[in-house]
This record gives sequence, C-alpha cells and structure tokens, in this order.
Amino acid sequence: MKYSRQRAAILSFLQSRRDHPTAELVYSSVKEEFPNISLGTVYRNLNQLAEARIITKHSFGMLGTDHFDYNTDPHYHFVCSCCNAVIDLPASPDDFLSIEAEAAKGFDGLIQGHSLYFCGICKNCLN
Amino acid sequence: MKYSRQRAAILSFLQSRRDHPTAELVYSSVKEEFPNISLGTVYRNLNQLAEARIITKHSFGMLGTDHFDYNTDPHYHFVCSCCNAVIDLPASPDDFLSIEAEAAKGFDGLIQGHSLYFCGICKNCLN
DNA sequence: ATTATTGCAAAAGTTTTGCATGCCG
DNA sequence: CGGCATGCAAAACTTTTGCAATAAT
Repeated sequence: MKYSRQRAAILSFLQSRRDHPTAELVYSSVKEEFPNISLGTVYRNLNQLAEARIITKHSFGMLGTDHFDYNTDPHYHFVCSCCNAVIDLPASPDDFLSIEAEAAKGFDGLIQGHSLYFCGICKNCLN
Repeated sequence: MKYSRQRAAILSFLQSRRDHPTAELVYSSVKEEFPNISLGTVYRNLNQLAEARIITKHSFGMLGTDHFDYNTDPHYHFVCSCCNAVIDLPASPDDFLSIEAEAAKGFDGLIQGHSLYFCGICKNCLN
C-alpha cells in the first residue's frame, strides 16, 4: 500500500474520534483539508484500510449506513434508537466466550464468527 | 389494515418457506400469480407486515439485502459465508438470557434489545 | 519510469415515494 | 362512496467503478 496524503488524513480523522463515523462524515471532515477529495476516494480508502485490518467496518441493521472504527480490538457496540449514536461497550468479548459454543449445539455447520450489538436509549437521551 | 390479494399472496409465500427470502425473491415468486405486481408494492407490504409484527425483517451486515421471516418467534440465524444461505439455529434465546445483563455492566444507558447472528460454513458447503 | 492513487462522473443496487387509478368495505 | 392499496415510474441513498490525470517511490 503506497502512501497518500488523503488516506493519511482519513486515518488520522478516524484516530481522533471515539465515535464511529460514516463515510459521509469522514468525507465532509477531510474535505476541509482537501477540498477536492471525492467521496469515491473516501470509500476506496476506508475499504482498503478495513481490508488491511487497520480499521473496522461495522454494519448495524437499524442504521442504513456503514460505520468505521479505528479501534480494531474486539469489542461490542450499543446503538441508541433515539439519537442513533454508536457507543463502545465496556464489557469485553471474554464475557461472551461461550456464545458460539452455545449456538453450535445441534447445528450441522461450522460456526466461525458472530455479530452482536445492543440497542436501547443512551444516557443523554434518557434525560 | 384493509385486505388485499397481493398482500395475502406475499404472506402466504413467506409462510410456505423456511428460508428467509429477500424482497426481490418474494417479488419474482408472487409475480407468477400476479404478473402486474410491482416491486414497490412488495416492499410496501413487507414493511407493513413487519410493522404489524406479523413478519420480521432481518439485516445481515455481510449481505447487502434485507431478508424476511414469517417466523416471529425469537430465534437466531446463521449466515453461510460461502453460499449466503440464512439458516435458523436450534439454540433458543433462553440460552443467551444473560447476554443483555452482561452488556449492561458498567454501561450508563438503557439496553432494550440486541441483534445477534452467526456466520461460517453451512453443512452443504462443507462437502 | 512505473505503479498506485486520485477526482470526476456515471453506474449499480436496494429501497422509498408521488401520483393517478383501482379495489375493498 | 370514501379510503386504503396498487402499478408505474421516478427519485433517494449508499456504495462501487471506469477512466484519464496526478502523485508517490
């Protein structure tokens, strides 16, 4: 992967945030430094970085759009059904170690992974 | 909700299948009985039925399209990363009762639900 | 110089919607 | 008759892609 200023800016923007921006948000932010950057470039780079496992791409059924995360440590998310915020949960995947073993009981295929997220009302929206 | 022959056909098609058809598949099947039915009508009815909790709409990040399920009993799914089949798992949600309690530990918001699915290789593709 | 990356624009894919017409109660 | 549902077509939205120009090594 060859260096590019655009990709560096995209990555540094993601690094600076603990929320989980969409491609559109990355685009409009990086656009301030690179007014000519195109949305296609943003998507290409986000996918490339995800492919290289430098970032992670998350899909949440309730939200139409993909969200990108600089934190590649395995962790789970909470989606607020009120404000749509995506928030990291403190619980560790170790707390859910048995989940795939449980699902494998009585199932003929090979389970290799799972996708889990939670939804509800975030602290802010509760007030 | 007023009766319509199209909606009845859509529902009866879903009832007849234990897999989890996409809107496109529902469309091309119901089209045999109603050659003039439009994709818009299919989407409107599927959403309406899901809204009324007669069917369920499922989104799987790895698959681009929504899948619809006549079975509204809570259950989990397995998605084959080889053939993209969506398969019901035998494990019951009761086996995962503690999942939301675990996630709530150290989290400030209100957890009201979760979304969980598994992926891997199905029996057929293993051969 | 070679190759990856960009910007632009067009296309692809899924889902939604406006509107005139038709069907249900 | 009154109102919900339909068919059609267009639009909305997110994401991908072809291609000529540009930037990186």
